[in-house]
Amino acid sequence: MGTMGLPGAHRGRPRSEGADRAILEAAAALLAERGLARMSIEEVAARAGVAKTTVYRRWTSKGAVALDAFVTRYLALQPLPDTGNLRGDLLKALRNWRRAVSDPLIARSLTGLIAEVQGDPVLALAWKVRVVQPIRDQWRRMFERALDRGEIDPGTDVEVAMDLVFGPGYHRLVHRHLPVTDGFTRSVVDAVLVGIGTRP
Amino acid sequence: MGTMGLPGAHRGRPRSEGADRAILEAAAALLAERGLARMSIEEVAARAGVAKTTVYRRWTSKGAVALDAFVTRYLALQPLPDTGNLRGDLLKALRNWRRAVSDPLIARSLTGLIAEVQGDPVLALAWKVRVVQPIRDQWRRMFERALDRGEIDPGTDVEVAMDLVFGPGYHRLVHRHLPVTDGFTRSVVDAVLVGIGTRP
DNA sequence: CGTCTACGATACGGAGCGTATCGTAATAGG
DNA sequence: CCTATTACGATACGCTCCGTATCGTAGACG
Repeated sequence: MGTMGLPGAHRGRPRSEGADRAILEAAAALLAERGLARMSIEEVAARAGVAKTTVYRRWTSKGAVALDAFVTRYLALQPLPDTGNLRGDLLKALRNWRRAVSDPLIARSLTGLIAEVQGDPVLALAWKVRVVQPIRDQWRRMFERALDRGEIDPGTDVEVAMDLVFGPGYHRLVHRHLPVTDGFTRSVVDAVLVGIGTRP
Repeated sequence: MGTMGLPGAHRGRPRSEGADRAILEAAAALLAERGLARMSIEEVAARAGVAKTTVYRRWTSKGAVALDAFVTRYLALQPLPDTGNLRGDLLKALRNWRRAVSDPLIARSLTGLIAEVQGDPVLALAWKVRVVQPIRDQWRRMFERALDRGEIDPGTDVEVAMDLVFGPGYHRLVHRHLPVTDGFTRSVVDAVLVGIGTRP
């Protein structure tokens, strides 16, 4: 993970960057196809055209590979919107997310990782740092801009507001009782904006 | 599960009801201690003082045993409130839930099962029927009573309202970014009631 | 006492994890 | 060119755990 950057620092055979990419691509594909629970490192290695030992030289566990394979793509699908007002930002952010998880491949990857995190404290920390915090930092920025504009009350609990906006979607994703549609995301945003007392 | 009820219908040695209880108790304990991912059927059998085959005679998978061991206790912790108004009902329901999942044993059991459901379609169906639907039926009843009382607009999308009230809590439980407190549940209820346009 | 079914004990095949070993390939420095 | 160093592929290994099969025994009924 991570190039060491300093050239000339190696003394032996250098690590194959092609192997890194091949492993991450294979992991991403298998994660999307079967979900993390049904994906094995041995499969990942085979599809990447690499020995299993080569995978374990770079990552410590199945979940770690899957996380690395997933994070970049997932975050790239959710850029920070800047529409000039809170409602526009939230709608855009939530619709980007809705579009992403409407792809069954992405949804399987995401729910599979969320599942693995529940029983693996080490992976849970990585998940928090690499996924939850970056995404919540973005969400928070949308609300902070709204505070600067005077759209919402300075006393608003932004963390609660974030959970109100994005919690229901994740809840539907994980419990699968109802689909996540644009109508749903719009209803959520409208209700929350009224609920926290937005003044446009 | 389930006694067949009809006496005299058996011709051989009857099933040990004590074994059923012992297995479910052992499963519940191990599920709470380690979480489903780190619990094994062999451990359950050993702690129940029963052969592994006896477990598989009654349940089809690890998740099925855990679900049975968990469902009754979990639902018993969440009776349907009836305070006479929507706000009181929602606060009571959400606080009962908060109290339940504040017990790390219950939280581990719950998140472990939610995790397992993500990768097991058979268990997912059982989870839906035995947990999600019963709980959502109760939540729905609270809103339907509110509709009868004229507290909320007849055009309200009750399914969305339910996800608005209970989604944020489950989201915090699964992603663990912030704790679920009574202050949190109260903020959520207040915001949602305003958001969906309640008239008390 | 014979029949029937559940039980405990045990063995088994298989998947998959993560580690260890070892000979070979690729690079840097002398 | 030669050697030290590191990564690689192939392979084997020990381990845990799953879910199934086998078999002799225990407990119920007629």
